[in-house]
Amino acid sequence: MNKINSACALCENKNCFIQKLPSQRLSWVDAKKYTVCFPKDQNIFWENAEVNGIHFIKNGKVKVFSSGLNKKDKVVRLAGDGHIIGHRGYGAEQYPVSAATLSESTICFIDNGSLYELFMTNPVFTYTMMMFYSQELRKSEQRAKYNSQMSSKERIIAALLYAKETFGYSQTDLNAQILNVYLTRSEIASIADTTAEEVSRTLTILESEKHILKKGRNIQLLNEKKLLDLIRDYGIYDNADS
Amino acid sequence: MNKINSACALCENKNCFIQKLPSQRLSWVDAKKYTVCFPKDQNIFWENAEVNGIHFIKNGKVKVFSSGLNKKDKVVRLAGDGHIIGHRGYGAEQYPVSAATLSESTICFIDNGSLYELFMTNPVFTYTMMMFYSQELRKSEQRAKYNSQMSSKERIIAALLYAKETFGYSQTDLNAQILNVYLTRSEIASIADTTAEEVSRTLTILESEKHILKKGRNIQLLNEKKLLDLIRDYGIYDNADS
DNA sequence: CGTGCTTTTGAATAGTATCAAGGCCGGTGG
DNA sequence: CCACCGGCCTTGATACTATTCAAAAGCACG
Repeated sequence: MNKINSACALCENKNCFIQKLPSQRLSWVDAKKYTVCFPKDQNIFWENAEVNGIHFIKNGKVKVFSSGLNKKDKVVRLAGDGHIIGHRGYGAEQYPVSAATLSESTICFIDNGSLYELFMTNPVFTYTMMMFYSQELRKSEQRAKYNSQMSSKERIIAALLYAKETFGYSQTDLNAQILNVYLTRSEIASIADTTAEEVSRTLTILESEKHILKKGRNIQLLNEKKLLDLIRDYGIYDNADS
Repeated sequence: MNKINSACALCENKNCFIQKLPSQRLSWVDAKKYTVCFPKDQNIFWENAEVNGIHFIKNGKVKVFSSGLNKKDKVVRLAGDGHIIGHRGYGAEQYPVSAATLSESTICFIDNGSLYELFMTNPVFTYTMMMFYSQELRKSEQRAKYNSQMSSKERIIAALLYAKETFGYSQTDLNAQILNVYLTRSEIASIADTTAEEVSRTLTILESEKHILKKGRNIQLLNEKKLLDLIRDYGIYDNADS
């Protein structure tokens, strides 16, 4: 976990929030930020831990989750390159969620004090960030609504499409639309608000219906459009930006 | 629906967001804002309508809801004096939700342009607002998590406590802790993500357990602490601020 | 080549939604 | 003032979805 900072101005993630700052501000951020590489399956921050700042994914795959009571963890969000994480905690004393890497990931961290200085001096930046929160709120409540109305099968399809939206397809075989992330049945269940057994059953059914192919944790979406049709009425799990 | 503006500086809702502005800015807002009195059971804005600004409840009771598919509407939020409504839509083209009065309500409206000017010139105001969104996001996801883990009975209890948190008890009989809002069984069901029949059944059970008394739509919480205990493990439906 | 974890599949169960019918109440008009 | 009407509430019976429990099979790893 060495500090491996590089210049924000050279970062390939142009959708990253920091890029909303005036360009002359970026080198100031370079001096303040702290970039670290995490191996797979490692926590970036913990639920109930003190919030010291906000994290940005330079590259990698991350799941954000919170611990249930007697039940399993609940995955709240998936995030990939350029996405922000930990913003749920910003303004609170403690993180309401944990974040862990699903693959090796490089994470940039900016502390509360530096952020506050940026917010106080860059109204457009702050405004953009506020609009992002507003959008996140809309998504969160749309999901809540759909979760309460969709069947478990529909929720599982939505979870698959959400994973695709966030991480895209594997680059190793460009023709096969294989989800570019390894999720256990339990993790998919957690996203879809159901059980691992139900996910297993449903994936088998979806395969028999020729909607997907599965080989272990590799899941291939044979016809994304048709899957979308199956849940079209509910809108889409969307993770297009940040 | 006549314009009945009065000075923000004299408003009794000190928790209203506008009060976060420097006091010399309030008269500027007075000139921009538009205050209207709505009768009971009237829409303030409609889902999918164009978003023109943000509303603040000077006094009254409001429900925010979105239409399901084939199912009934889903109540997303209850709001009372000093609370902000319509902020979910801010930054979007269209409202993701509708809002309707549960009682006669006086609503202040500020248009997008004026808000933008305020946001660009008052960093602390913008920051406070952003932190509010952040908090709303946390609440929304906490609720989503709990909804997926609680039983219908627990969700209904949570809905009752949420109504109490938002609107308090009726002032007509100070000793009886009667919820200060008339909600139909369907509306309670919508908050608790269940059916009207289930609410009816559960209220009967809660009454037999001496937790509540009900007389039509008047619901009296006999022992708020005990009700809280029943769902303690899940945290509280909280609507403390704005 | 075990060993332990994940996945699959089956069977039983529990929790809710759905459907249906009757009762209560408040409001309206005679 | 009373009777009627319609909407909301209550209650019961039924159906069904999804969770739980259990057991076997698959797989990855040392």
